[in-house]
Amino acid sequence: MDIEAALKRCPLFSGLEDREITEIEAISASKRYPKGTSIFSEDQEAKGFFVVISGRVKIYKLSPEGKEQILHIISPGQTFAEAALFDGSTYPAFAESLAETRVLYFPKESFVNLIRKNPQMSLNMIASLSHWLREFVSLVEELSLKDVSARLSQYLMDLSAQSGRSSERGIEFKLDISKSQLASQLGTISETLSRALRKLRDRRIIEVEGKKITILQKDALEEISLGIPL
Amino acid sequence: MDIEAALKRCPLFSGLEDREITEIEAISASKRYPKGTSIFSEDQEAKGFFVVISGRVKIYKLSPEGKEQILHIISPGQTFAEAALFDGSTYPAFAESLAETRVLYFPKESFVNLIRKNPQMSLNMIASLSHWLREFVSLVEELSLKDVSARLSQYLMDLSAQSGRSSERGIEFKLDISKSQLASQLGTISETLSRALRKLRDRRIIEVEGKKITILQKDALEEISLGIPL
DNA sequence: CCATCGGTTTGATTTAGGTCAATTTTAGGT
DNA sequence: ACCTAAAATTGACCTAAATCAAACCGATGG
Repeated sequence: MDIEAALKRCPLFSGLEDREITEIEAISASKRYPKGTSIFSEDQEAKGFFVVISGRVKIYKLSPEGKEQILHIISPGQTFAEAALFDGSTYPAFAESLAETRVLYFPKESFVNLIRKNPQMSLNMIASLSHWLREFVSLVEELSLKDVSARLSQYLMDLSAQSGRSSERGIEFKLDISKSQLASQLGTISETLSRALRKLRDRRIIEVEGKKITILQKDALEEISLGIPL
Repeated sequence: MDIEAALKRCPLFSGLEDREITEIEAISASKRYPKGTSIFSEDQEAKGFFVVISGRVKIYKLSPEGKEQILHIISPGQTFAEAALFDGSTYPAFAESLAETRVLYFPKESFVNLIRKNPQMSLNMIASLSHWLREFVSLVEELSLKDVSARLSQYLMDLSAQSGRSSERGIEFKLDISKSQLASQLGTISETLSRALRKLRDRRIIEVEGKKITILQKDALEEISLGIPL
């Protein structure tokens, strides 16, 4: 994807004039990260924020024993670390590229100035932060109040809604990340995820072939995602 | 606390002129909730947001089986539900008064207009949302990566830092909520919290007398909060 | 074509923490 | 001060999920 296209479909910059987009592009720097590169670390000074142009970035926390909790996976057109610029002076988590990734980097100073001068961008930023907040509320809910099967089912429902195609057997789609990364996003480990997938498969609710998932019984999957016991 | 004082110490309105504060007060409505009253429910249409003048409000989620996860407890001078106005059309959680509570209520329409017209308020709002976001990151981290003892220890450390007074034995303070509410804030249940407190007491790290806590070994408590096993 | 190295699956076992039930303590209302 | 109801504690038990260990893919590069 080219830079201008990515900026234009980024919610943070929506509703802006072309000349404003150009101005924005001017204060940014393009950066490239090979797969598996650290973009920043927890507690590092937050000197800027990022827009993903291509590739994927995971934002995550680590426990002292090394267990990983993915907070979010950022796709092209999405921003990350913007909140770190406005509260505290450090990044609150780690960021690492999941694939070869291109980003635009906006240094704190010039970006904050931009926001100050541009009321539309302030409102976009408020909307974007509010959206993030709702996602986190939902993540907390899932981690605290739902079991692994329910979290997995919810994830499959969401993914099928956004990228599923219906076939003869049911709704079909591909997992967009590895299963161990998925485990870490669901707040569990690969072994447990593997067993949860197997349970769904044994009950003929889904089919699994590598990364390809077919949902055979959408209603059953939804019930499980709502916490009706397996 | 009187209304103007509460507004003035509310971060959302900081840096505003007195006449602006007056204007803000004009679009708000004062409401009163006896202890234990529902202020709004999850999925209810978000028609406005709130500033707490006096009392306390808990924001929480419920599982289908009725387990409660407190997301935040709001104290005087703090706002809540502001994000709901800018993303989606419903409240993402429940809100209930923990004590006799006075709030100012701002209808969505007029508040959004206010924000649009007032760049300083936009920036305050961005700061406030960013701050919430950081808190949620930390909540997710604790729920997913730390055990109950670590979460409890962290909570006690935080509370002692903001309201502790040092005595001969150690740092002394009072829990600001009931233990069952604390359990629900830590993502556990009262029985488990009770046992976690007992373990700390048995090891002479803290003393507990009702709501009064004395931290005897701050360093040990900190280690536990960081996840060094008990 | 084979060796290799993640990622994945499976089984056996352990454990933190939730559930259930009974008791004790505390706090608010009259 | 007393009575009741809610909150807190304790014990016995159970379960979901983590841990440990081993085997099993499937892609990648020599």
